[in-house]
Amino acid sequence: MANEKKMDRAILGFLNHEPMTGYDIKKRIDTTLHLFWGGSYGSIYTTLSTLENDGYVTKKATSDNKREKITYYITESGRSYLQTWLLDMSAKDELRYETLLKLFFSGTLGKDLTLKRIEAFEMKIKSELPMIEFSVSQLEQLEGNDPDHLNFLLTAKFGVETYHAYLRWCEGAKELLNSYAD
Amino acid sequence: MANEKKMDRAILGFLNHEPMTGYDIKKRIDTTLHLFWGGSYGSIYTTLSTLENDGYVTKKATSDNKREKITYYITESGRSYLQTWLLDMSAKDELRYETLLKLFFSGTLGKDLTLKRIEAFEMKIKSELPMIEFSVSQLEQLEGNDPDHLNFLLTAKFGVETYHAYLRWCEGAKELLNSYAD
DNA sequence: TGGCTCATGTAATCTGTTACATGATTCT
DNA sequence: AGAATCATGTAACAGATTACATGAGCCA
Repeated sequence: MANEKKMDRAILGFLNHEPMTGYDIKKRIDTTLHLFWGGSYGSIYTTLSTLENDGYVTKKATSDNKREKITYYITESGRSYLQTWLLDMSAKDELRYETLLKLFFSGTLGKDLTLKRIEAFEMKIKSELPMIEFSVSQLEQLEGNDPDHLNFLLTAKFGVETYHAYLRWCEGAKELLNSYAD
Repeated sequence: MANEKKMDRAILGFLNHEPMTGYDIKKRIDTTLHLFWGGSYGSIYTTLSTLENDGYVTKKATSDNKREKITYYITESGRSYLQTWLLDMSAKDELRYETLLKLFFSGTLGKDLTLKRIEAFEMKIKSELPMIEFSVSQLEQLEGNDPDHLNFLLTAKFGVETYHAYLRWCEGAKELLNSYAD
């Protein structure tokens, strides 16, 4: 019970790799985890404070040239906390697809609306797919010096595989809808 | 701003179809939406109270034989609130895959652990897939009297498509891992 | 000079979970 | 008789978002 939040682990996961500022962490989450994770500044900065109080990170004010920054470093205690979580095989995957929820309840509103929604979803997926495919190709070119690259690649491939599945579903869904006479 | 929660819409979506009790709604969510939505009793009963205060639902104590029940009915106002949401094409899909998050950060812990995690995920998916495939086949047999059936079928097919993608990814991931020498 | 991004943080509030509490009925 | 399920609800708290607040540096 109690500690079910995982923002702290996500942050420690990044800090385990290299020291970062809160701002960096936010950007990194948005670029590398956005397919399956999210986090706002509000949660990141407050979580960093908590982690510091718990002794899992330490901070240093680093004035990079002229700009003031606060860089966070993981401690040994933080590493072992992270590792305990990583060694635990259980995982709770939570999905909240508002798209699917609306689709589920839209039957009585007609096929046109359903079609429109599927097309909107399809467009969003198609617009995001190239970026994910690009990061896969980038990661494939890096030869595995860094033991993390392989795992980054695996998660990126997960994105590609699921996005392709979404598009196949869109195709099938449109066909099915069109096969019904109005 | 403010009203971003969607539990209320999910509930109204069901009540739009037929009057139900809170307990019924919980079960219905667990069986029909569990692939892309969730909700606890705590959220359902409190949301029902809020919906009643807002005039979107009314309740009646119906003593079904001997058991006391409270059945909720959607109002006209509730229908129009639901419809406004359904007609809005925007949708926020939020995913929190703890599996992927752990995978992403586990690179330094070795391939064995990564393999174990993928296998655990694969087993979970394989155990759930038959149920989804069964509901697709059930829905395909119902000829479209009810205009909702088609949309139920589409969401169920979404589940099948994504689950198959997960399994393909598992296969590819295992191969990739094994292709690397320890 | 004005707008954008960098950078950090807080307060209010929302949304939902978990655990608890209660008690009846049905099944075995 | 005992266990499981039906059925409703509340209180405490967890976890995160949004909006606000502030200010500096960079680019055009």
